[in-house]
Amino acid sequence: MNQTKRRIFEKTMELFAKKGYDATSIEEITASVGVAKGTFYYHFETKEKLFSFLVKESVRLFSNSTIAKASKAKTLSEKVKAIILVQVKIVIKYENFIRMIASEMWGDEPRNIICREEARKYINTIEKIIVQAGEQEGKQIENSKMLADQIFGLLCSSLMYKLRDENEDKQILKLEMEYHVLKYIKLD
Amino acid sequence: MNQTKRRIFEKTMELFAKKGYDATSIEEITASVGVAKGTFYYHFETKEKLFSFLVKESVRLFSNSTIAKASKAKTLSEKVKAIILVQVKIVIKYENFIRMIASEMWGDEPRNIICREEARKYINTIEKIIVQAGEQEGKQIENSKMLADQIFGLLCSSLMYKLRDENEDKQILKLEMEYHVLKYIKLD
Amino acid sequence: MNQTKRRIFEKTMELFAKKGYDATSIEEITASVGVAKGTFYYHFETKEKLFSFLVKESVRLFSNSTIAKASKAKTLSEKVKAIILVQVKIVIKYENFIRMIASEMWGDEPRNIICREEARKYINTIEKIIVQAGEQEGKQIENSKMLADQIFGLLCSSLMYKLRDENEDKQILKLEMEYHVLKYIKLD
Amino acid sequence: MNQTKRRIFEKTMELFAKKGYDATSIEEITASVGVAKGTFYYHFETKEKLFSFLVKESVRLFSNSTIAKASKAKTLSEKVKAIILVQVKIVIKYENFIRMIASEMWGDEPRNIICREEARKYINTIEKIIVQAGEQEGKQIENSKMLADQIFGLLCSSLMYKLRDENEDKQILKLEMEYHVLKYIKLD
DNA sequence: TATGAATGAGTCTTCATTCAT
DNA sequence: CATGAATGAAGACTCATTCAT
Repeated sequence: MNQTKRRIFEKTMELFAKKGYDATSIEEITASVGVAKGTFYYHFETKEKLFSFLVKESVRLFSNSTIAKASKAKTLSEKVKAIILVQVKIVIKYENFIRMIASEMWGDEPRNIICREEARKYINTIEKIIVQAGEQEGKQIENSKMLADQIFGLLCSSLMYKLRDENEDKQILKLEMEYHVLKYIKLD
Repeated sequence: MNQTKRRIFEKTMELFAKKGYDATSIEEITASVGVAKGTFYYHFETKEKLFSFLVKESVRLFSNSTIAKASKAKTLSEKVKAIILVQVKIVIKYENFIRMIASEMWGDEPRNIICREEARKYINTIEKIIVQAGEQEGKQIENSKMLADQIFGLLCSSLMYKLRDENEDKQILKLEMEYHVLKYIKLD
Repeated sequence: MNQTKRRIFEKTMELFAKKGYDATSIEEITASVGVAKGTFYYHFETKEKLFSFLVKESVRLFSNSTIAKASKAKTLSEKVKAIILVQVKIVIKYENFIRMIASEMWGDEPRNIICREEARKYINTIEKIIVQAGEQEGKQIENSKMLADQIFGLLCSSLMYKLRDENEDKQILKLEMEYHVLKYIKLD
Repeated sequence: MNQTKRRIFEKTMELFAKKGYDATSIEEITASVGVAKGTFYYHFETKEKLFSFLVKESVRLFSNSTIAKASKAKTLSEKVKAIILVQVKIVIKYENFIRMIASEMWGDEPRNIICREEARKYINTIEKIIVQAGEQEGKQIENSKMLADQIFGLLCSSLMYKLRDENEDKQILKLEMEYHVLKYIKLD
């Protein structure tokens, strides 16, 4: 990826996260990068394809982080805690982008379908980690699906929490979130 | 509200829920109701105002249901359970509409701001119920904010859960959700 | 003309004068009269026809005033002065309506053509008065056309004058206008 | 300004002048230039902004002509005559455009306000020339405001004059106008 | 590799007018 | 007499996309 392409890529990511897919025009992207409109189409096929690519890349990144952290933890219980902490960190770091995925996850456009698929795949990844960890301990996790979905719910409630206290210190926010997560979400 | 207005109103609600705000054009609404485009504007001021009205009315409905159910429960613990069950029912019944609110909650358009405000007001309502119930039992709920936010997270995870098993029997879904809710979300 | 029709008629005149033809909608007219939209069309054929009728009626009124005042004056010189004073008074009293005619005098719509015709007829009337008065004194007015047109120009400059000093006392304005008219516009 | 932009610009000016602002649609402009509708918006922000730009540019042009001609004349009296002659020439050359400004000078839309402001500024410019010329001759012009407004009135009456005799030879018209101007508008 | 002029389908909205009651 | 629901043509404007250079 050359210099220009990379800059368009990053600015697009930033703008999609800040303003959403529809509200971000190619015009605005190229203008704020400082290139001509045609340059966008020289490097990328369509707006929608770039969006999908962006989402896939990001989810792959999130997946990798989650897998890496979980693999370092030893017990089932610690793996779940580790997974939760990664989610909290992702929300803190990629807040706007996560919001945008949440927005674009519904509807019939190709990009909506891709968002749903990627979210599913991501949750399935988490589920698999938990199931495998359980098996290693000789436990069979009955409701692993629900547990994984609930981690997604946690992500949403964190977004909501941040929405209320937008000006609060991020560090405190993080600690509080960890606290409430570990308190309310428990394994058997 | 006359016959035509009601039909436009309901079709709009349906399409907004199914396809989202942006993807639903006035053209499509009126065409599928079988009236002329101008008829929409005879009955409603703008697309955006109708959207906001729709959201406010629905949230008011949800609020009333929640308050009603909670007031019938006696102990703090039962109130929380009741609230949770209402959320589950709302998600089952108004799934698409809730999704749409979740989608439109981000961004800077007037309708986005209204969605945020209504969501906040709704969560605050839930928080108040819990705090007051606690006071009546002489308990002071420390983290009522988090609890309320988490109920919102529950809503999101339910949406996600449904997303996965779209074809499953609703009744089973409901029971399972109740089960996992009552299992994982606990009071002190 | 019954009560309702008369009220629509007058409100239309008022709104046309205040906001112009295009900026005044049937909706606004009927709403501010307090009747249903259909009532307008029960009493009047179209917006454009009512406009034309309004213009014709008003110009007839202005014509009559001018003729009446001029007929009371005896000499040619006094007739001209009288005519000028009537114009000044008309501008003061029907300022907005005159402005609207001036606005609608150009273009190809039927109403534009009628405005031009009426303005022409009005100026011709003034010209005739002057010519006849001249004949009675045995004078032949060479440039009566120009003189008449210039009285129209006076009207415009009065509008312009008022535009600048919109807040000034009307009485002073009137005196000043008379002063400058009698000073600069002179007969042979 | 490239070829296409220039052609749109000129066609717009022509159509605005001939048919007025409201009666000229973007559709008509682009169709008669032979480009797509979007091309208009590629080159110009909005219909209203182009209108305002057109008016400002034109008035600037008129102002410059007036100032240039007046500066060449030496005495107060000759400056006034020169100014009048410039107005006559402007009316002959830009007749339709002047009419359009006169039409759009009333009302509350942004473009109406700009028309008023530009007209005011223009008349003020004329006033200043006269006052300064007076001072150089040691005369204090009492009613310079009126004189300036009256030059505007002259412009209107010229328009009216042309309206009547649309088919007459322009040269004759010009001479007649000069004649009546110099005869009726006099300095102390 | 990059440009930017040009496109045209699509969107919301307005409004004079009609007509059944 | 009066209503008001319904119409549909028309208008301004947006924007992803194409393409010749």
